[in-house]
Amino acid sequence: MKLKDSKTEEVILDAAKVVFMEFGLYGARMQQIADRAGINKALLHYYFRNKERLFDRVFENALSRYFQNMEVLQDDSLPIIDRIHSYADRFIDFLTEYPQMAIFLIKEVSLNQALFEEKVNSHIKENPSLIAVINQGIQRGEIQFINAMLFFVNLVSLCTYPFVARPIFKVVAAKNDTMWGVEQEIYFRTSIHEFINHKIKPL
Amino acid sequence: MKLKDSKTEEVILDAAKVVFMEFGLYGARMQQIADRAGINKALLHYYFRNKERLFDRVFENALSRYFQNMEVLQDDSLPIIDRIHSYADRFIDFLTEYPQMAIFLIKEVSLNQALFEEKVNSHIKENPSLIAVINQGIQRGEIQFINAMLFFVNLVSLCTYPFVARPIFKVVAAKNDTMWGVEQEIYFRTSIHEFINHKIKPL
DNA sequence: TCATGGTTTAACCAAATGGTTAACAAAAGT
DNA sequence: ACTTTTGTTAACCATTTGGTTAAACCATGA
Repeated sequence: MKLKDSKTEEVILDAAKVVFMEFGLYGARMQQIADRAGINKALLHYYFRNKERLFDRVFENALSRYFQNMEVLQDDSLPIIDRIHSYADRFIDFLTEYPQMAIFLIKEVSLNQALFEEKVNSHIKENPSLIAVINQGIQRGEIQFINAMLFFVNLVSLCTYPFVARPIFKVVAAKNDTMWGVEQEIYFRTSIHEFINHKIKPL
Repeated sequence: MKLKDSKTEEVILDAAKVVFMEFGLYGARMQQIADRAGINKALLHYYFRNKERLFDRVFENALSRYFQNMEVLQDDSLPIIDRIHSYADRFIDFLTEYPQMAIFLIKEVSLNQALFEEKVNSHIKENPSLIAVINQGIQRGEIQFINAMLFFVNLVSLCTYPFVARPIFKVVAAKNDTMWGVEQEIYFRTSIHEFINHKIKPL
């Protein structure tokens, strides 16, 4: 009795990802997901029981991808400064590929904090946080003394918010006869690496 | 036939603000708003016809408050550098008072971009954008040559994202035995002023 | 006092929506 | 071949939800 290893589940998850990302847990409609997956609505329930469970899977996947970016912080073959630069780059790559991810996570976390807290714990246990790595770097003298939490918040803000608020920035840019998009990406990245160096390079 | 100048409208708007901010246009329930306002559901429709119109009022108010922070940029009695510092401070004050505002605006903008674009136009016409002011400062030699749009994006990111992602940062901070909240606020502000100086002060 | 018109409510309605059921189709096992 | 399990669907159900209606309430002015 071999499981069919069905691709339907994949198809559903893909469709659900798109719809949940755009409309969130409340805004998304099961019918909409079924339509996008090209299947009957009842099949959604066959595979995932109910909306919340389906959402849970999508959310868990997203969170997984999110934390995957932190792996590079563990790479002991690199100096800590390089790891941080690399982390920022991966983060930006990730958000470039999934621009709606950040706002999706934030929306859902703000609506259901308890769920997130529980889920994030397991991920954090597996991955050392940037904060721990920074403090380690300070102790080793590889980077100058800074408030690690604050640096972390600043860095993540610089990387993430442009994607979160892209719809707003696009309008503002247009009003100022400027562009905001791929054209600017290289400058955007550079500005973040500059920020890192400015903040953490030993004097 | 004097209009009662009813406070009911105010009460409804206050309740709607809270509920819409938390749950968004789709997630909010009219019943929930009515309950919070302590009135019958039908009264909502009596005053605001339907959900969208009510939401529209709340959204417009929020946008208004948001753009109000830009007024200081017009203050010709101040050097441009000071105006930018002041702008950042006002922005942070504003978000401290209404922490959910940023995510609310982003959520709704990303869901209904057309509406936002139309609405934002009128506001932008009345207020000079930070970008225009920066370029003016460059021309006058008050600040060094920079990419104004990029600086704007970076600055707004630094100010806003910590509020947007507060639920996430709180969890991360806790896991690292650090605090993230009012205790850190003064350092947070300082880091942003530092960023401004680092980026725009003439060499 | 009572007529008028704005304000408020309880009861109701139609549509949307998450979820279920029962039947059918397709594989897999024997 | 045929039985059992898995996959899929159309039709249906119960609840939720935005919105309506008709009646009641209440202040005000004649």
